[in-house]
Amino acid sequence: MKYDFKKIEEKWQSRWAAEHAFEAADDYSKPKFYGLIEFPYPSGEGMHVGHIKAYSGMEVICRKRRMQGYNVLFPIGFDAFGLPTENYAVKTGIHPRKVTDRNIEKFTSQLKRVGFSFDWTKTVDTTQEDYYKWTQWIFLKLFENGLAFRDKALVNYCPHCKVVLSNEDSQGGKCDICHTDIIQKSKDVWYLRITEYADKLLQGLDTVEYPANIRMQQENWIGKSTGALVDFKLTDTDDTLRIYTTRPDTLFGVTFMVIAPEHPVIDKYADRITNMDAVEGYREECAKKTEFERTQLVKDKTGIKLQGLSAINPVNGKEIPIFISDYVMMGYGTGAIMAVPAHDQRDYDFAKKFGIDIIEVIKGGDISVEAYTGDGEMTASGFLDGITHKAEAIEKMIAYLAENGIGEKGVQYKMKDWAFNRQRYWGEPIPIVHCPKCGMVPLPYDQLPLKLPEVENFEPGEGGESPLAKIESFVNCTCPKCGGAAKRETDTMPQWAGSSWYFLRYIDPHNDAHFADPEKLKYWLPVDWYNGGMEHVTRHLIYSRFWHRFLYDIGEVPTAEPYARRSAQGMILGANGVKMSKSLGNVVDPNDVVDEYGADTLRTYILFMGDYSSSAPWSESSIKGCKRFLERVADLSEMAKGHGATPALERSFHKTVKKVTEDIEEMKFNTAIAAMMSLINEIADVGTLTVDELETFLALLCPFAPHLTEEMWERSGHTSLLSLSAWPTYDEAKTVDDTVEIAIQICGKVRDTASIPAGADKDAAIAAAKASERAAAFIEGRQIVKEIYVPGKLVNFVVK
RNA sequence: GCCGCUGUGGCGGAACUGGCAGACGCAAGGGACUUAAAAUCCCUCGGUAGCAAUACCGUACCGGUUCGAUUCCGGUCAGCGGCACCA
Repeated sequence: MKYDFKKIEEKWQSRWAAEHAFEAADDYSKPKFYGLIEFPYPSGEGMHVGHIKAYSGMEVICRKRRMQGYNVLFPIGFDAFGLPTENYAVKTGIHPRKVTDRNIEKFTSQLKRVGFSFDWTKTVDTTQEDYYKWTQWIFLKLFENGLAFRDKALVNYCPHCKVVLSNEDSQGGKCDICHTDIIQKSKDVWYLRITEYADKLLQGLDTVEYPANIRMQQENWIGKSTGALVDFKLTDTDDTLRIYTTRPDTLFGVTFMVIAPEHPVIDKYADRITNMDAVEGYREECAKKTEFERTQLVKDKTGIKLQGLSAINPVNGKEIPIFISDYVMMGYGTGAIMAVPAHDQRDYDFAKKFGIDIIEVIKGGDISVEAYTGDGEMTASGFLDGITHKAEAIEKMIAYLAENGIGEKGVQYKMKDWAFNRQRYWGEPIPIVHCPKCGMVPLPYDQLPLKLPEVENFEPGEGGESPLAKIESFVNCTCPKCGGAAKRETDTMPQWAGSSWYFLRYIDPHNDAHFADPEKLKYWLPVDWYNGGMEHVTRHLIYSRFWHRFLYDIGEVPTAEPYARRSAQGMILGANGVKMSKSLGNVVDPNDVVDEYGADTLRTYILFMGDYSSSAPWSESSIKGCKRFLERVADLSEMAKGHGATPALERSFHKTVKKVTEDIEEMKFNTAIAAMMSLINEIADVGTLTVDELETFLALLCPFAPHLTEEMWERSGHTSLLSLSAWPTYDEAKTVDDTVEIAIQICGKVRDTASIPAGADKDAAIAAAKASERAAAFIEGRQIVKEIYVPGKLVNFVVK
């Protein structure tokens, strides 16, 4: 058959659409499969082949599931709120709505040309009113449950984007969008109390199937540590200073305390601190530094002693000095630490610089040189003396603290609450009204959606206020509670809001009464398999698990975890081995590839390139190999004469069906394709195959190259779609050969091979091996001291 | 600094649970067809020696366990990723 991919691809894409081939049915009698891919942000550049790779894996899995009889939901949508579109609007003056619609159209046409089996009737766009109505609805639920709150605090701020960023959006001290160094700024900010869910998010990981590296990254990000909270009495006051430590066992070694420069106790006792001028000077110095700078000065410890304020070590009554230093962060623990210079390197460095005592309480190191952080026998520690196990000492100390009311067991997380508002236009308005009498009042649910007003100018204000603040008709409103004059919240939600629940809306995207019908949620949830990028592991994947868990806790969704299984694809690098980017000019547009080689070749090549979860460079010449493969597949039509197939070829078919069936489940698409290539080579050698064999081959290849295989299926006499026919099965017994070739080894080195019956016993195998002349030459003159037989693999003679 | 992962031909990559390293594809070289080129088909293709049969070496490096190690263990080097003055 001549392989005219242009004609074939257009033909089948319209057939699939006309027959609604890939639309999920609400047929609860069938087993379901919900396959999800991370929906794209519709940027102006359009898609590149990396997007195609991200979707192709789940595409193959979903196509296979459909053929295996599952009711499959495989949706697509657009995560369209966000800064790039808004920045483009600021630059060009074109409304973000227009830009978004244009980009979505472009993305849609690109996706359709590749022939993905998405259910296009379920598409969502996070910027549509009937979508963000429900994003706002969830926000109100969070607010109602005390998980959304406003606080004045030091936050990450990007001076370039003029926007507050969450911790997740400023990883590495840089703005996630423009990579400018972020600064700390005191601002009134909306937070989502994700820290309250830290433990649930951690424990939930035990109930889902995530790759080890994703799990580890989430665990690191949540950053749970256990230890103790201890109260140190402030000298000559009734007040205490609370610290957090993971090493309560070293309490007897505490020789000073350090508090963060922002710690409130400083202002509280300002009148007692005799060197307040110097203290203020130091605080100002710290405030000027960016978070980045503050974490750079790792070695050089700075700080200043608080004169006139000291504390008492609660376990031995000793009076100890208090310092302020920026190596203690207000944002972690209590913003105050007990310093044990003998057993903590940072405290050690600080003590050396300021001439503070260093007391050893654990034997085993040399504290004249450096802090000792290893294990050892406790000493100079009162009731802990002699204990050699750290865990035991910690346990005893915590019991002592609790008994005497000076402390307790404590747990800390590195994860911080989610800074949730953005001073931008192109996002979901936060449905809250500020009333001078009633305070913060949520908009009643029946007033949702709170629509984004039209504005002339998308530029954020110099003072860092949202463009919405300038729209008086939007800002001025009446209080839903008392009816008095009030003002609306003018900040919008971050880009991550809409994507935190989109997989729920896919299930029932046109529902006006609810974000999705509970019956449908019950059938479709959880998402069975979610594929996406590693870059979202500590952002979207955490956020959406949080929202979902919250919705579960208030009875809105039937499962605690949204995704039963997660996988991640590797990047496609440019041909030069570096990340594809517009500025480097190494971006590959899928449309160009489809034009030149066809969608089937593009799909096959992307999955054949290498290990799905690893990065691999694009290769213009390698893609030709896949084109050749499909051309050889097209030739099979003429070869299928209905007779002449050999038993060996029949076995190869069973083996290949098994291999492809299993490999797809493990996302080993490259070896699945390699197995089909091998089979094609073998068929070409044999020169003929049966019609049944041809059709088996077409079914196996269908998820990868659906257009070509549909065409050949039709030419083989079928009127129904191959995409909806049955996945091939195999006979396990026919996947093994009658005879096997075993290796004959002498002392572990292969010297010859022999063919023996598959079920041969040890004696028969050894006899066959001994018959080998080549092997005999190596045994000659020596004695066989051991004979090893690994069934079906080898015989090994150990000679002396 | 802590945690995790990776290291295999010229290239992308295979190799079940410790059992014939290099499947499959690309590139390259040789040949056929062609006036020629493209396309297609056939052969070769880790290194060294050899006309060859074949032998020796070879999965980052050093060592160990084992009849046998790409695979397991210890150490070293290199690269990638996550966390990070986190108490």
